[in-house]
Amino acid sequence: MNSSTPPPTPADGRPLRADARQNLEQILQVAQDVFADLGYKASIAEVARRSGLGMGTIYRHFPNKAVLVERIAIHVMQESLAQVRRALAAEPGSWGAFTRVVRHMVGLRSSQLFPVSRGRATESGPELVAIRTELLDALQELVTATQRAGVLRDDVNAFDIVLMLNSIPPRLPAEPDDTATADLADRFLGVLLDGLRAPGAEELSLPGPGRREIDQFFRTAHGL
Amino acid sequence: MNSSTPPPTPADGRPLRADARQNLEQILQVAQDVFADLGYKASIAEVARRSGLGMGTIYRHFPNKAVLVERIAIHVMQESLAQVRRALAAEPGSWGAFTRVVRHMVGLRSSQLFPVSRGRATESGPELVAIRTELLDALQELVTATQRAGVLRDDVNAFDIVLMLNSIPPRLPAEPDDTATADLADRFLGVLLDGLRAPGAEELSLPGPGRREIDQFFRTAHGL
Amino acid sequence: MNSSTPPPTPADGRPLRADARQNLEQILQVAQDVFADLGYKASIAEVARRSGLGMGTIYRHFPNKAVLVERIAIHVMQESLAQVRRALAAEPGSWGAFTRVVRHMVGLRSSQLFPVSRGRATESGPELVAIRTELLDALQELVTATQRAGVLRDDVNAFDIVLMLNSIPPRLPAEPDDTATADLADRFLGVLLDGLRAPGAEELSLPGPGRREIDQFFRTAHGL
Amino acid sequence: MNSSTPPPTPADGRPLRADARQNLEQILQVAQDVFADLGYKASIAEVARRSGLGMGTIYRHFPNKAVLVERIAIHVMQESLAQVRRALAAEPGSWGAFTRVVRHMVGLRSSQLFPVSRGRATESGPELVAIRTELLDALQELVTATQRAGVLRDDVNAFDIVLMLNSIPPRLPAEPDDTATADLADRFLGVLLDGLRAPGAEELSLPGPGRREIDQFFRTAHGL
DNA sequence: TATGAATGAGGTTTCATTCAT
DNA sequence: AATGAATGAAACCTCATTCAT
Repeated sequence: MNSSTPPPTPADGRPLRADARQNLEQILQVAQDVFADLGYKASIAEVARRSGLGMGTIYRHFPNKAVLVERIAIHVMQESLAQVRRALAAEPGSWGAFTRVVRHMVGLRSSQLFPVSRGRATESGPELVAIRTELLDALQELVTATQRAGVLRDDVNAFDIVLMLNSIPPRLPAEPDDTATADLADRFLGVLLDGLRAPGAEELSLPGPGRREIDQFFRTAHGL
Repeated sequence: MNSSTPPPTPADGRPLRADARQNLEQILQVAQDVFADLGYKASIAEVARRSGLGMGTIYRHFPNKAVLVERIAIHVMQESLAQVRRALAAEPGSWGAFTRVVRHMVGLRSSQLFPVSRGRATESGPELVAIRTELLDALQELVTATQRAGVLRDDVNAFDIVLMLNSIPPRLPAEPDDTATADLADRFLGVLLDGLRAPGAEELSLPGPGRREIDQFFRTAHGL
Repeated sequence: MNSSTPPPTPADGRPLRADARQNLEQILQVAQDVFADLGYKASIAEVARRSGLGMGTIYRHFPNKAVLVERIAIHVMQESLAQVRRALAAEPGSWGAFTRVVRHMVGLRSSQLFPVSRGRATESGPELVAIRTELLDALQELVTATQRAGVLRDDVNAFDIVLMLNSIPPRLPAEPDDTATADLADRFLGVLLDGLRAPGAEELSLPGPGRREIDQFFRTAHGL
Repeated sequence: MNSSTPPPTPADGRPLRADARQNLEQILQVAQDVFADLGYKASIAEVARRSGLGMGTIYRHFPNKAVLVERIAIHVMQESLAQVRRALAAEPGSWGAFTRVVRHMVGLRSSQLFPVSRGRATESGPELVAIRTELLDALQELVTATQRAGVLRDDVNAFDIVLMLNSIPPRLPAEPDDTATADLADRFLGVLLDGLRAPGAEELSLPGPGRREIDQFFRTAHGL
């Protein structure tokens, strides 16, 4: 599915050298982990250290930290979008398809990354805005289909879902091999999914956020 | 209602001067707001500014930022504990009592504050450990009572609840007076509560965290 | 004459503490020297070192390096303006008054500081723009008066003068106590002054820069 | 016209390959422009970009930035020297010959480049020292001849001239096609030349720098 | 030989904390 | 006891220089 994603290239359009390409991909991978572990405040130096590269190399690929974070966000959303599309194509409306998508998105677990710079307005680049819109639209399609099938409660929308998923802490264990607490997030998700089944018992206070609220939300950068 | 809470005192046990006492309470209040608004990265200078005090005054009361955060946590937990105790005394087992407690805890909304220094081990002071234990114990009592009454799903425990509540983002609107997105958190909570009703449909993967996991979790300071 | 200059104060208008006030003045003084010696590229750390202060102290008084440079420029221009006004009041038109002003301005010798960030547009703050305009106007008055008296060549204007003075290197000796080369700048100035006497022999190519050219010049920050 | 200049060769004396030779010349040309435009702080990457070469190629020809700058200085001085020699051969002593030389040197306008690393001692290579001496000697010859002819003031010497010419800002316009301010430098030069005519009116303070002062000046690298 | 990717020291800036007033 | 000025470590980012391709 990634074959359609063009490889990252420098501004002038020429393809990167093989090793540089590899480095870029490693940086993205490592940075995603680092930010998921330490939060956005993690230093670039830490990313450099974990990837065995110099800081300068990171800055060669990304003009600044914000852009790096944005690239990760875009990357994650692309993967999520692909997943949603697959679900829509395969079995739209089924509870199984819905939960698979949701679990996948949680699994990407860079979610926690996205309370990026709370309180400070961050300009989102056009590419991020675009993929975000696409993802929300596709997800809303899935939500609607699942609601029509009568298995998802009617009073939530795609944005509610995104908000909830983003709130699930990515990874709990203190020590990497601690399996006991590793899947607390999974328990959380289970409860949440039950709460999402139709029909809901609790009455949700508001009619649900519309596009305007969503845009406003993203504009002031709690995340995504 | 706080008559049971002992007045804050300096280390050597003498009671504070009246104005100092007032300052301390104001700092706690303001800092709670500031951290909820700006996140833990908010500067002490900002707390000083908003409280109209000098930074020195803050440091007179709290040896460092971490301690200040801890005091807030303790303060929040004390209030939560009081609420839980009240619920236990009044009508243990009722769904209404349970939801009231839960809504109150979310309302304190300094929750988000507590992924304090993710990844870095933070020593919790004995007072925090004590109140945390007390709160978890009382909450577990409430959970058990509510489960016995058959209205709360059986496969969750107090720690699951705390984890979930802590994950709900405190306040969403971009602009202070924006009511449209203000209560997304409330929608989130509604869904969550529905998911917590008995009986759950989703099977939760693990037996639920025990005291050992809980301690381990807190020791590495994702929060609280 | 400086009694009219208000003391630098923090944003909220309260006067600075005595020691802070002293520090601020010392920073301005030292920074002026440092930039004159090393150019604009001199590091803030160097300014801190020479003034025996921490870097943070500098940043407490000036939000960033550009602002510090601008403050110095303003300061220098204020002093120059005072000098020009004095000359205008005392004996407008006399060659002696004119040269005194010129020598004074060269003596301030932060001139060299002002090819600040060549090629990069730097926004000048309103205060700088204001004093710059005032200075140029007053200087033009002096130029005109001196020209009317028939001792200054007719085909130059205030901006020409400023440009020339700014070009004189501030201080030549390598070693502080080297008096031999110390006053090469003075020789330069002497030649320049002779070139400025009426009537000029060389025909100057252009009609002389107007306000439009001047503004354009400053906008693209060769200096001042 | 450069037939007297030996072709640049690598350290071991072999002649360069044709393309390498071309590259070297292009680098010198481009670098001279770049430094004149952006100042010494211009990055090597910028030189590489403008010349369409890789940074590595530049470093193949010049071990470091300082050497590149030095080569430019040498190059400029060679051209100036040729000009001076021509003037001496054709019509020594005439004001026209003198001004032609002066205008030519200003026209090379890499002058501004040469306050290279102010305050920092820069070792000048032997080749630079040699050409500098040659140039100063030839220029002094011209100065003396012109003074003997009675048209150049007696109290200046070649070094004064160099210092003055080096101080004229190379190019003023903000935008490349702005002709209005383009020739302010020319006005400056006109005034300067008038100041240099015999006899001077202003008395120049010092006897004029001797060889010792000159060497000292250059040793501490204000320039050239 | 030419390229441009990688490096890392050094500069600017922020902020928790200390301490003179 | 309160204040806020000073400190300096640590973050971000740039760029001269090296080196694998």
